[in-house]
Parts: sequence; structure tokens; C-alpha cells
Amino acid sequence: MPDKMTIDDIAEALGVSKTTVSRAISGKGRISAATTARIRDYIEQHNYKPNVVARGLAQQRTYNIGVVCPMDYEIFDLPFFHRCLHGISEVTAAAGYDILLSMLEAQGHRNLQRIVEHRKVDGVVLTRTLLHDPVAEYLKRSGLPFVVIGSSPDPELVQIDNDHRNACCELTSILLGKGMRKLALVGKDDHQIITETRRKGFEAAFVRAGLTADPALIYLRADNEHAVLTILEDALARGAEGIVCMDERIATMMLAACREKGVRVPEDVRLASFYNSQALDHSSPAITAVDVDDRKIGFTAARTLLELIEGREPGSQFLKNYKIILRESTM
Amino acid sequence: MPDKMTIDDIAEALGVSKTTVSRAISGKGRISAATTARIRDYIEQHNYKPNVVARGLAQQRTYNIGVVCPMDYEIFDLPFFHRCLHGISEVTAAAGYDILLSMLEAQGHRNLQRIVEHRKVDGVVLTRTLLHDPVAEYLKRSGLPFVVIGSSPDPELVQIDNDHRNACCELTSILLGKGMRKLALVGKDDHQIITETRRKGFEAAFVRAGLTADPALIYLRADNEHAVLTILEDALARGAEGIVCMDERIATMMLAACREKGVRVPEDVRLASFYNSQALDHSSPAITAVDVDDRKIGFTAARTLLELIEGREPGSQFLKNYKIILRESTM
DNA sequence: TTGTAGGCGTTATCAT
DNA sequence: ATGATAACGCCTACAA
Repeated sequence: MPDKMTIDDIAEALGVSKTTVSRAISGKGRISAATTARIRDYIEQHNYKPNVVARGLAQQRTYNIGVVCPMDYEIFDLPFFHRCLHGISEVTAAAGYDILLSMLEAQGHRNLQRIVEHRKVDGVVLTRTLLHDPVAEYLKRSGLPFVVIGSSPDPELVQIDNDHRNACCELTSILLGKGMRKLALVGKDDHQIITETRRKGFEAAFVRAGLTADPALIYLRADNEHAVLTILEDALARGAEGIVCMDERIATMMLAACREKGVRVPEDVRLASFYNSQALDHSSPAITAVDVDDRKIGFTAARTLLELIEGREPGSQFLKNYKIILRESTM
Repeated sequence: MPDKMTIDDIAEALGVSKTTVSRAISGKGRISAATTARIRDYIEQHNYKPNVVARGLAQQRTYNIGVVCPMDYEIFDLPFFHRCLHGISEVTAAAGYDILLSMLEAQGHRNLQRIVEHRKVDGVVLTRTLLHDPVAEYLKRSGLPFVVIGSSPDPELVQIDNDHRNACCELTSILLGKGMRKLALVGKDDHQIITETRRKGFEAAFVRAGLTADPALIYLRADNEHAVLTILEDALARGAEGIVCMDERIATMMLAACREKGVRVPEDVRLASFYNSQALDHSSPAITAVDVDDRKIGFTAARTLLELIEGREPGSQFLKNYKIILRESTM
């Protein structure tokens, strides 16, 4: 049962003023080591926990950060969000903050709005960014410190992201290094920033190898199974030796399409993916992929947000926390 | 930019006391309709939002509920958690509450403890229950209102769960109705409450049909791919005509095992699962499964928790919100 | 119907 | 080095 002890109780019990107790706790202001120790001991002994709400009222802070979770996440995105949250949680816990979750509805961002207007958070992590993101716009207007996970053309946003361009460039380079010359690139949505970023990395690898990527082999609208099947047929007809998929979802669908068409992987065509997951590891054949440390993204985002809240001015960060996992599909 | 307007500002601007304003907002206490309207108008006009922290301090409430999320969720469990959270969010948003997330670490529940000791929540939803759950025990001791999702033998806990027993009974009945007599049941962990519940439902279906389930065909330790493969061999050797898997993870592994062994589904053996997902729908063949409305579970849990917080005494609830989706694997 | 004053638990300011 | 006192923004007896 949580004791309802207050700072006054301690002050009275120890015969000091509550100001002194407050100072002993926060460590601010001049105070003798002796009384500090005495007070800290008492607190320890009686398991006193300060009332964070009251402190918040006095300091105009909540010790909460908001995390915005898009509701339209597909099943494939969830592990990312979960691991990301894990990273955020580590940082916030260590800093004495907690996480207020804001589920984003399709209609708008009323949940986020409530949190912001009610001043229930000191800052916000936006776990996904769109090209013209109304949520980011709203947060900007609100004046609240916030960081976004993902990249944005808006230089005013503090962005935390992986260096997807380099990651994709390296993966592509590896395939080129295996002697393949005709590689297809398959993405889901040409409106997404990340799709463009990955395409650039893909092309950069060709340039680095003194080659040129065939534009006809770049497919950016693989948004369903049928599209993927059609793309496979087209790519093979054009002589593609390898297919690079932008995420595990596409990779999984592509593998299924190959199976359906009787195309053998890796004998007839090699397969690689830009985002790793259990699914790719467990599939047969296992699929080569870029593995990103999602936890670290969350970790960094939270860390950066806290700095922002503390008044410092951290910049955007593009992490190199990926590694390429070679599997059967590119043997 | 959030205005820093306070209740005093409004009082001054309107030439009334802040008590009056407070009453107009809360609707408590006698107050003339005229002034109420005047105040409400002013609030609307100037987009005033009360400071929830201050209100919390005065009322000893936070208008937050804690949601405990186990960190060891596997990828297969995430959609459940996400949909569940969605349901919770609907209820809390409508009631003016927000969600404070507590990620459960392997080592303990320090995150939860912080939230509870700091009095940052008015209640807690525990999204999973174990047989002897230290987290549930802790919450009990804390005296904070809380509900658990899932079933527990502890009658003191307010539990929200699906009626898994009946769901499993019905699924099994359907298979029996198709003329099969030898059915295997495959579960992951015989320590989990739900495993036992499902086994009971499975057996009940046999009893209802005037039959008896073969104990040798009940496997409750299918915790990895190898185990599943072994179980498949054993079950077939014992003449199993159908296999009922306790969750989609097992079902997926079982299907892979069948493929590996050259066992055709549904020709050689039928397959069904107790928990539906995209994975089961997209696999080939698609797998018959019990489909549960996770969102509703979260919805009900949150609703019940709020009642508990309001001082009422709602009981446990076992929802019948499942349906059985027949697919190719049991044709 | 409305206003006054005190309290919620903490921090911050200014004395001492 | 320590204390008294006033914020912080809202709620709520109790008074008027």
C-alpha cells in the first residue's frame, strides 16, 4: 500500500523545514552534508516517494513524453514499433520519465491534441513521418519539443533515422559484387520518403561499380500480391538476375510469387530485402536482408528529445546501425 | 501555441469568481444557466483548456490509466496487443483519460512500480496474466484498481477474457462433425492457464459428441520447430485425421512441418488453429481458425477499469466475441 | 446563485 | 545552512 507520506511529514518528523527536505531530495541549493544524509536516510527507511504531479505543477513539467503510434500500422510494422518503444522506454525510465501513448486515428489526431492541450507531456516522439505530415505540422505549431523518427525534407524537424541510403547501397553492392548485372528494385509506395531514399542508394551502388541501373527494372508500386506477381514476370522477362525488395512484406510476397511461378530461389533468381525480420529468417529459403536496430532508433530518439526538453539544441541524427545478413536466397 | 490562460483569467475577464468558473466547467453545484452559458461561451471562444495536472493535484486523480505491456511478446502476439490497445484507447479517449505505457522488463516490473508509486495513474490494465503472476500480486498489494486481460484462478482479480473454452469446443465440434474421430491437440506451454482452458474445450467437444479424446494425441509442449515436427510424426503414426493447434504460431510451424514431410493439407490431414491472423489467411492452404475480436477485449477491459475507478464493483467478464472462419485446410 | 478561503504536495524566492 | 512564504492552477467546504 503506497504510503501517503508527504514532504511535510518528513520535515516534521526530522524537525526541519520542508524547504530543507526538498533541497535534500533535489540536491539543489546549499545544504549541509549531514542533514542531507539524515533526510535521505529517513526517506530510504520509510520508502517515501515524492508526488510527481505536485512537482509537475510547481515546475510546469509532467515528466511524461508522448509517443505517437499510427493506427494504420500493418502487421509487418509492429515489430518495429514495439522494439522502438523498447528503446524509448529504456531512456525514459532511466531519466525518470514515463510514456504517454497517443494512438493516431484515421480521422485526425485528437488523441494527440488532447495530450498536448492538457499539457500532459513535456515532449513528443513521432514514430513515423509522412511527406506532408499534418501531425508534424501540428506539433510545430504547438511549440512543444518533439522529434520524428524517419526522414523529412523539412529541415526544421529534428529527425532520427537510419542511414537507409547507405544501407541499400551496400546491399546492392554485395549483389553486384556477386557478378549480377541486372537487378530489379521493388518498392511499395513512391510517395513515401524512404522509397526515394532507398532508390537513391540502389542507384548509387551501380554508379560506384561503374554501371547503370536499368530504369525499367525499378518498380515502386508493389502494393499487393497481384502487383508483385506481375512485377516478377516482367522483371524475369527483362532478364533480371536478382530482385531487391524494399521491405520484408514485399520480399515475402515475392517469394510466394516465385513459388507459384515455379521460379527457384536462388537458382533462377536471387532475392534480397531491405528490412530484416523473423519472417525472412524462417522462410525457405531464408532471405538475405539488411538488419536494422530498431531499439537503437527509439533509444536515440528519446535521448534526443530529452536533450531538447532540457533546453539544448540537438540536431537530426542518421544512424549507421545496420548490418547485412547474408542468407540462402543470395547464395 | 497553447495559451497559458487560467481559470483566474476567465474569472477576471467575466467579472465573476473562479469558483463560478470552475462550477460552470464541471457542472457541479448550483449555478444559473445564464452564467454557465456565458462562461462556456468565453471558454469556447478563447479555446481555454483546463490544466489537468492542477486538477489532478486537487482531486487526487491523474486521468491516466496504466497499460502494462510484457516485453517478451513474440511477433505473433503483437497484433493482439496493438488491437487491444486500440480498443482501450477508444474508451479512454471518450472518457478524457490517457494511456501511460509500462513496458515490462524481464528482470521485474520497475517501470510499473515507478508509475504506481509516483501516483501517475488511476488504474491499470494488465494485458496478460500468468498462473502465479508477480505483477498481478504487486498490483493487488498496491491497492490501485486494476483489471487483467486473460483468465486467472485467483477469484479476487477482475478478469476480462474471451470464452476460450467454448470457442475451442465449437471448433473441435466442427471437425468432429466432418466425420473425423482421431484429432490431435497441440499446445505450447502446459503452464499457461489458457492451454488448460483450451484443452478442456477440446475434450468437451468429444464428450458432447458421445466420444472420448485420445490422451495420447494431446501434446502440450510444442515450443519449437523440432518439437512440432516430432509431434506431427507421432500424431500421424497414431492415425490422427486432424490437428488442432493452439495458436497461429504453432499452426504455421505445423504447416511447414507438413510441407517438409510431404504431408498434404487437407488431403492427408486437416489443420485448424485457435487464433486467427493474417498469416493463417495468407498461407497456402489457408488455415481454418477461431477469430477473436481483440479490440473488443481491450475495449471491455478499459470500460471495466473505469467503472472500478469510479467506485463501482464490476465483475469479471468472459466475452463470446469469437467466430470460426472455415478455410481450405479443413475442406 | 455566487464568493471566500484553504488545501492538494512540491518548488522557488527571499530572508535570516 | 536553513526557514517562512508565496506561487503552481484547480477544487471544495463553508459563508454570504
